[in-house]
Amino acid sequence: MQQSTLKELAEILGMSISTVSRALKDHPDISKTTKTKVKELAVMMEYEPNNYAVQLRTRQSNVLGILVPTIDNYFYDSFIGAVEEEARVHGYSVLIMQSKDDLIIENANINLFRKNMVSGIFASVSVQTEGLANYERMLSQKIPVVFFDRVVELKGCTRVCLADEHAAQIAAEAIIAKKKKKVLALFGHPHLSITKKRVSSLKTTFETRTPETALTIDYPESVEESKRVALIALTERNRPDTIFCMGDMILIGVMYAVHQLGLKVPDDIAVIGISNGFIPTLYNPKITYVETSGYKLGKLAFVQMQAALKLEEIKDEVTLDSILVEGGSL
Amino acid sequence: MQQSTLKELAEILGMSISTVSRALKDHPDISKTTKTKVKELAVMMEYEPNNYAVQLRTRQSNVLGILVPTIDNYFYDSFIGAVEEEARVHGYSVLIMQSKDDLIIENANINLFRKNMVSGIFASVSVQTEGLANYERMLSQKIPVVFFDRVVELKGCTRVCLADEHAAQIAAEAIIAKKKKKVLALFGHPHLSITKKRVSSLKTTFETRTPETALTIDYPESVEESKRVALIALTERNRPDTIFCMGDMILIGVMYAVHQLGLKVPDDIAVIGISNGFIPTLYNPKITYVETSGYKLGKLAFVQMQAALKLEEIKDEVTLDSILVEGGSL
DNA sequence: ATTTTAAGAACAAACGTTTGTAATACCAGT
DNA sequence: ACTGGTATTACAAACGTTTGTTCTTAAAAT
Repeated sequence: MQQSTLKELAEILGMSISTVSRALKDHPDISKTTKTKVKELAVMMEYEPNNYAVQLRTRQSNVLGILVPTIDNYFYDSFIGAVEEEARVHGYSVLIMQSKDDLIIENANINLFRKNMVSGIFASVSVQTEGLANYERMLSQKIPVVFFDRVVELKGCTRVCLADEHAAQIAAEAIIAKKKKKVLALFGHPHLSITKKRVSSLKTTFETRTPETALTIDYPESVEESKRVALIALTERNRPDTIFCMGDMILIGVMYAVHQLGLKVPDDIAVIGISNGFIPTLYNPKITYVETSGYKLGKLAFVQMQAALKLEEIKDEVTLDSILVEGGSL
Repeated sequence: MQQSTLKELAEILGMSISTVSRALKDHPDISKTTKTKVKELAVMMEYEPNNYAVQLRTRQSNVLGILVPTIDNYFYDSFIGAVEEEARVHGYSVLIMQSKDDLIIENANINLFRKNMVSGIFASVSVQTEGLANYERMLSQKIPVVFFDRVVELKGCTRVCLADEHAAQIAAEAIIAKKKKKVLALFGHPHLSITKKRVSSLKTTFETRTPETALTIDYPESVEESKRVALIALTERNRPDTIFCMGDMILIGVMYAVHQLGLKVPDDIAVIGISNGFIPTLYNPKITYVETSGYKLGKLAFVQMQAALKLEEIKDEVTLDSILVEGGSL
């Protein structure tokens, strides 16, 4: 399985194992000549430390865990991509797990993280998360947890999230700028903090700027539900002139409905979303959206993780600003 | 970090470590009464074996590696999802890596797999893969490799792939059935076996069934290139009446072009793809596609992996049939 | 009463590292 | 030549398991 070990190197060189070990890590106790000899042989024999032995000894693994609700989502993909990039550079590997929005699986996966002794985890919590016992357990074992996107308040860990209020506000302002007055706003799971923030921000913006706007809110929890809700709304006599979609899945559902009814965007119905930017471009015209970059969020989260790993003081919450990307749908 | 160890249990129970260890794994040498005592305490103290110690000792990890070109692709996502499901059930974890179609990263990741002593890996090779030295190295260390989708011939490992010829043939037949005569067929990287097979199958089907069909073939390697190629083709005086897209990325590029030119599908231009089924449904009308299920492929691949892990005789190649899913684009 | 057998449990080595401490060697200071 | 110091290197324990071997005990066979 493994090619060579410290012991083998030591035997060949006629030195002790500890000398070889220290030489390889440039320990000051070891003389220059020894170091070069050791290193040369190590390269020649393609020596690679046995991870498991190292981890058994040092009790830390250089593996970071990422827990996402699902992997088939461009936002999470790009988050993962960003973390992976950084991880590679800093000598970490990444263990990816999906919760599938199922509390059982989420907990099982957190335990897997524990068993694999990850050095830290990034988590976007499942919609069902209530008991945070598992996360607290990780913290008590000094494993830092960085929540991202769908965050949860737990002292001792950082929340990295999109500027949720800000994003919703931008969307509302864009809608106002187009003089739309009947808005259907579709959000995700209503008890997530990310949803609450966005809802309240959207509401507030309309109320303060254009109190006459008719705002209807719903919380479809899947593509199908989103389609159903949109179908109903769009076939009413007093149908909305704009639909706001909090995420890609909702947007997709809405567009299924729009296509099915043969409506023209934006003439018959205007659409605006919050998205990472991939899905909205597939439509014609492209959907106008408030950008929320999973990639940037990943980079940000990694910085926080590093701070936590180095036991530096950590921030409670970090947010990432959003911008409006104009398509032709509004 | 860890709550309890064998040693602790042994001390509390006044037994030796080996007895405790054996009791927990139902070794026949241990008496019933001892076993129950041990197991009860183990549950009480939430004993969990230290993975790293186990792996150091037994030299195997119960971790499976999956290497995909990229994670932000619905096909690979569903493949990963399927493998994960099976892995969970069978007590494995999954380590996911992306090659980003970069040979350097691919090799680095394979080495990470090695360092982490995965029990086996699933790999969809990077387009650049030429030197298979790294894979051979894994095999020589008795780590089974199952190639999937973008496979490569290497003796000693199984290839699990879509019925590539069959899929292309189905697409060709669908095009023929609609009496289309000027086909632009867009494929991916030309030197991949998956591409070669599909090209040749498509060609053959047309040649034998409708020799009069004008078939143009190109190999765009990205969304942008695909869009560019489509734009050029669609603005020619003698433009194609049908575009065949080998994958989602190509389809997306083509549709960008179609949208940009304001063409109507399927009246102005017919489109057919090969896809996992997500992207095609986003368009209006939905794109007709030949289904290639990443999910099913994942399940199939896992079965092969299990066989390899149990050192059963392995198959050289396993293929998965495809079906045509009618949208309104042809 | 003595030996054989088997069951049950303990001992101990090993996996490949890391790291605190002890040992060795060499040189300068007296 | 002897002590003290310093630069190297070796020794050894520990991390938590697994597993081959040995030990103990008691019942069965002679």
